Amino acid sequence: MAKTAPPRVLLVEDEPAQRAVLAYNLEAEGFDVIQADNGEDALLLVAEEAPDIIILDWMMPKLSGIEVCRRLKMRPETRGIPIIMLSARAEEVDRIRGLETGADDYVVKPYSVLELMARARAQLRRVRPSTAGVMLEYEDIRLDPESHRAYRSEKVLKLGPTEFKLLVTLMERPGRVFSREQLLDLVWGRDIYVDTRTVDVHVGRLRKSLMQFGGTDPVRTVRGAGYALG
Amino acid sequence: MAKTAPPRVLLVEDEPAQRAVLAYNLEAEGFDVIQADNGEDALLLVAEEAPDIIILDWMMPKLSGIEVCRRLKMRPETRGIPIIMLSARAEEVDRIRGLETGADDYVVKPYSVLELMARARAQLRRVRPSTAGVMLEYEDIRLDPESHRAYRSEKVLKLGPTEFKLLVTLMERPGRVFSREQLLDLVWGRDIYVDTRTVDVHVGRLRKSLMQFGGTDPVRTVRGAGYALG
DNA sequence: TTCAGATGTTACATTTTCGTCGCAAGACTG
DNA sequence: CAGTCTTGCGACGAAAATGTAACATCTGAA
Repeated sequence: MAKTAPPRVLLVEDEPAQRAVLAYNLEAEGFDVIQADNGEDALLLVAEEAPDIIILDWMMPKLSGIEVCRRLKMRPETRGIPIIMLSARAEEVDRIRGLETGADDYVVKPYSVLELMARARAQLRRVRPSTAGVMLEYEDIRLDPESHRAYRSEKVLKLGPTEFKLLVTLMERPGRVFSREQLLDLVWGRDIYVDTRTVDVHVGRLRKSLMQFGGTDPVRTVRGAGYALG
Repeated sequence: MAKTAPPRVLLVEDEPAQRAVLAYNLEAEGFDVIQADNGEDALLLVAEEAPDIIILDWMMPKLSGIEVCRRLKMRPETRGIPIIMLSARAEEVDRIRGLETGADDYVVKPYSVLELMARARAQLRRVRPSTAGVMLEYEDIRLDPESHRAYRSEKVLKLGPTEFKLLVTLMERPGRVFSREQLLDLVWGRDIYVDTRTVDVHVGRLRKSLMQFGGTDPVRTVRGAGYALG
């Protein structure tokens, strides 16, 4: 399996502070970030840098995000690049949709950065499924998303579907602390309503499953914050 | 595992998304993929890269697939390379055929990816018989896609057509989990509408067929995800 | 140490998912 | 045309997974 270059994201946002925050987080996620603060530059950079995905603010000087999106979706050579639109209010999403700009996803401000990351990854997976085929590893735990199998010290772990997804999420960023809300978002899905305590129970189940052959507990509880691996 | 170098396929398709999907699948199949998004580049790449097989979209900017095909089949040094043409509609196939482009095979969009892979392998076998006799193997199951026969421990298995395709799909990537939707896509074909539960039934039938002489069940059910071999 | 809030654990009712059977419609064969 | 094989799907029991409440335990601050 070939080692793929880090995915390149073009971040188009005119507000410097917001752009900085996003850029920081995207880089932390392992993206190569290219930045632009207006639509014109964005179009140029798409041609020059061939990004894998574009995050595009709606309101911008010179060329609005809508216009940029429409132009990109018109040209065959750029049509395939996923575009996520950022918009200030929920009503605008409907309006943008109505304009048939062809954006692949919409995120409403104020958005959860984590959610935006998740959606970016989702879009990327859609176009570049080559992200699959990697083996997630943390200490003596190995996890193969493709074969849906998890091992600890060469032994196959028996995990329920939710435990598996939970472990995938945690292993994608070992050390990072996920709040219960974030985990509900990432593991259960954005819209479903379940009690946050449910996370505790499943973390418990995951712990038990991870230690079914002995070994130490790799899941760290961060009081008042959430859970993390290691 | 073959000791020969991986076969090189030149994929010529102007639509980036489709090209990405195909490239991914071809790579997963063990091909070395060279990509082009227009006819001119394609001709250059044929000279530079000497691919073993070419998959060529019909409609393309600059130089159409038909034209590329015709030129390649004119030159003696490239005539031997098998060409599979992709065309948007069934009627076009007749038309292309009428143009005597000399393509070796035609696949109509929307095609099943599995079907395209199978045809690519078939063409390849025709030219590079060293690859012939590719026998898919997993544990004591052997499967010859060409003679359409499957064995388990030297005994010939009796399989229905759908069971056979299902087994081919699973055996091409042992261990990988296929969702019901993916299997419908790969085995039944892209556009057909059948219930996903139908997959369950056929997996059941395949299981029974695989164990008609005894032995263990090689098909693994992954709850909430799909099925895999081993 | 004491205590309140946060977290771990268990049990259980409910929901979801799966395996299999049977049947009717369609495809194919001779 | 008759007969066989294949297929899709509804149905139903079994098994797994899930969410939640209740209770036990732990942590950190005063």
